[in-house]
Formats: sequence, structure tokens, C-alpha cells
Amino acid sequence: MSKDLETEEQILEAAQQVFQQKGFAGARMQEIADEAGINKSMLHYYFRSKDKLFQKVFQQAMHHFFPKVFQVLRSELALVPKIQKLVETYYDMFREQPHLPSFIIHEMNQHPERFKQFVKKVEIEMPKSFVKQIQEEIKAGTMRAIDPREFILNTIALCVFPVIARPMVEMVFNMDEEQYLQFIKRRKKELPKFILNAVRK
Amino acid sequence: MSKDLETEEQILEAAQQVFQQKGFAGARMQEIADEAGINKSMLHYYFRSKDKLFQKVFQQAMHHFFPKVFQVLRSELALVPKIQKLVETYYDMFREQPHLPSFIIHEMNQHPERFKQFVKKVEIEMPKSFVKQIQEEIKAGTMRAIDPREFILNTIALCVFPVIARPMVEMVFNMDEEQYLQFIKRRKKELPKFILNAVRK
DNA sequence: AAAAAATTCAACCATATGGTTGAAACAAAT
DNA sequence: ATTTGTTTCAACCATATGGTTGAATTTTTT
Repeated sequence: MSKDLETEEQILEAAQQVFQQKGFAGARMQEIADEAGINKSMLHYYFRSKDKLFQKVFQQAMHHFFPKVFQVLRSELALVPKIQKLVETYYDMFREQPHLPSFIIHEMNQHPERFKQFVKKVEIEMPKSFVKQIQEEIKAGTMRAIDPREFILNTIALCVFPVIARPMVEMVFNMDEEQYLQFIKRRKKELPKFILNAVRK
Repeated sequence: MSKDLETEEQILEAAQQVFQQKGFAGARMQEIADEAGINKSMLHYYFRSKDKLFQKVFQQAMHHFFPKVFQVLRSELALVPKIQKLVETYYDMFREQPHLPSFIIHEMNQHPERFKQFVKKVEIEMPKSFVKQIQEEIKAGTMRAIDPREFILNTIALCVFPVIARPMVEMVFNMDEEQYLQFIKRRKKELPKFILNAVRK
């Protein structure tokens, strides 16, 4: 016995796939079962309900989204390499899980209160060391005065948006899939420049 | 006869409300009927199906989202006031329809192809005059070299993201509703500075 | 070999949901 | 007044869906 861990993992992966693409309301238990290569009975055998299964998937998604980024913010790097690292971290994450950010955004807007409860448990908090780092840069005159929260929010926005708005980007700029990927690749280099220039004195 | 226009409008408004909040999969025809203060039969009387009704609402949403912004880009304003105007336009739009951007993003990711068909009909295209304006600024040396597409994308990202990620912002920065609105209000002034500084030479 | 756990299968249930219908009531235009 | 379009109401249908069950089968552990 204990093929159970393996199966549980398969189910979670399939559920992740389906939930992230379709959202809670659009996801079908049958599709998750199919994707996992098992039958519906198993879903109930391991998780009790769609809701319970979703909770797990959402929790995992949050664990994937936040800590990695905050870890970079908390690191000892200087500002310039830190921003570069941050951008890279995001793009690596989204290359593996393209639907992750739009999934979190959609579901967190569906149930803001539940989301906040979640975050409290995961102990997500803005790293104070990073706030300090920015304040010191400003004091040293190497950076113009800016609310550290604005700075972080802007950085995340610039990383996330092109991913969640991909069809729009492809459409408005008249790109095919390859051109989009090329655009994103170039952007990975350009974005740190944009961000750092924006706070330059 | 011809109370029909009035009613059709009521239905569309209710449908907009519900669809924008819950998405297509999460929306219920009954809820739309309730919201419009009528019964389900009427929905079928005016629109033939959930799908047809949704199409209309989505189309309206797109008409609301894109042209206004592109109109500003196409205007004769100089770069600095143009960016200020652009940011203002977005924030006015989102004050009225907070769920608009997350709605479009979610549904366009659900059916990218359908979205692209839509956009073709609406004739959404990046204003070439704005691209020209940027290229001239760069040539004149008043702006550092940057892909105009990056510039537009970044500007939109910075406007949209704080709205669609509101629960996250409130949580990570430990804000209540009032503090969030205050933050956004200040941001409206700060954002043009950030954007323009980012492309300064 | 025996016991325990995992898995499949097929059928089933209750409910929700989108959609449909038809008769009746109502409103407005001619 | 008649006609035409609007609206309500209640019931109904087919289907999809989440969930459940129980027996049978297979796999793993002991």
C-alpha cells in the first residue's frame, strides 16, 4: 500500500491543470478525473468534495506564487541585481505555469475574504528588509523618493500583466505565438532597465 | 409597444453586472433575471440563450475598454499630458466598472480565439500616430530608446494591475477599504511620474 | 496465504441549470 | 374595440453535475 501518495499527487496535478485553466466554476470533476487518468470515485476517495480539492489547489498556487518572490526581495542582493533576479524569477515561474497568475487573480476576486484568510495562514507579508533597503537608497540619493509599496506593486504589475493579457498583446500588436515569445524574451532584459530608470534620480 | 428598448437595456445592465462579477461559467440566468427584476422567460424573449447574452455583454465590455484609451493615444496632446490623461481615463473607467478589467482578462483567456475574432470586428488596432510620436521623441533625444509596444504595454499594466489585484494589495500592504482608495488616489498622481521617468534619457 | 488498501466499474440519486412552452394578464398603438 | 406586442406565471423537460454507493478486482503489505 501507499500507492496513495502517488495517486494523490496525480490528482492534485490534474486538478491544478483544470482549475487553473477553467477556474472553479468552469472546472468539471469528470475532466479532472480524466486528466488524472482515474475515475470520479477516486476523487471522492482522496478528497471529499470539489470544494476541498479546490482549496488544496488554490493553497498550493499561493504557496507557489508568493514565497519565491518575497524570498528574492528578502535576499542580500543590491538593488540592481535584485530587480533583475526578481524579473527572472517571475518569468521562470510563468513559463512553467502560464495560467497561475490569472487563476489567482480571478479566484481571489471571486472570494476576497476567503483569500485574505488564506494569506493570513501562509503568513505572507511584505519583507521589511526590502522596505528598509529602498529607504536607504533614497536617503543615500541613489534613488528618487518613492513609496516602497508603489515600487513593489509596479514591479509585480510589469511582470505579471503581459502574461495574463497575452491574447490582448498578441492581438493588438499583431503577433503570432512565436513573436509573442520573442517579445517576452526581449522584455526580460528590457524590463529591469525600465524599472530602475523609473526610480533613478 | 416599445417598452422593449427599456427592458432590453435593463437586462443588459443586469447581465453585465452578473457576468462581470461571476464570469460566464459562474453566472446564473436566474440571478440575471432577478437582478433585472424580471423573470427568466423574458431573458429568452429578448436574447435567445445564455451564450448570445454573454456575447453582447462581452462585446460591450470591449467597446468600453479599448476605444477610449486608444482615442487618448491618438489625440494631439504632447507626451507628458497625454500620459497623465491616459492614467486618468483608466482610473475613471475603473471607478465606474471595477470588475471590467478582470472580466475581460478572464474571459479572453478562456476563449482566446473568440476574443481575437471579436477584436477584429471592433477594429482595435494600435494607433500608428502614437508610435510615430514616440519615435520622434526618441529621435529628438527627449526620450530614451524604447520599443513603443513595451511603452504602451507597461503603461496599461501599471494602470490595470492595482485594480485587478485589489485583494492582494489590501492584504500584503495591510490596508482596509479606505486606505486602498487613498492609495489609489495618490497613485493617480505618482504613476505618470514613474512612467515618464522610466523613459527619460 | 491472508489481510489491508487501492482502484475500477457501473449504476444511481438529488439537485441545479439552461431552456421551453402555453395560457393568461397587461399595455400600448391603431 | 381590436390588434399587436409585452410581461408574468407556473409548470415542465433534458441534461449536466457533484456526489454516493457497493460489489468486484487488483495491488501491496504483512
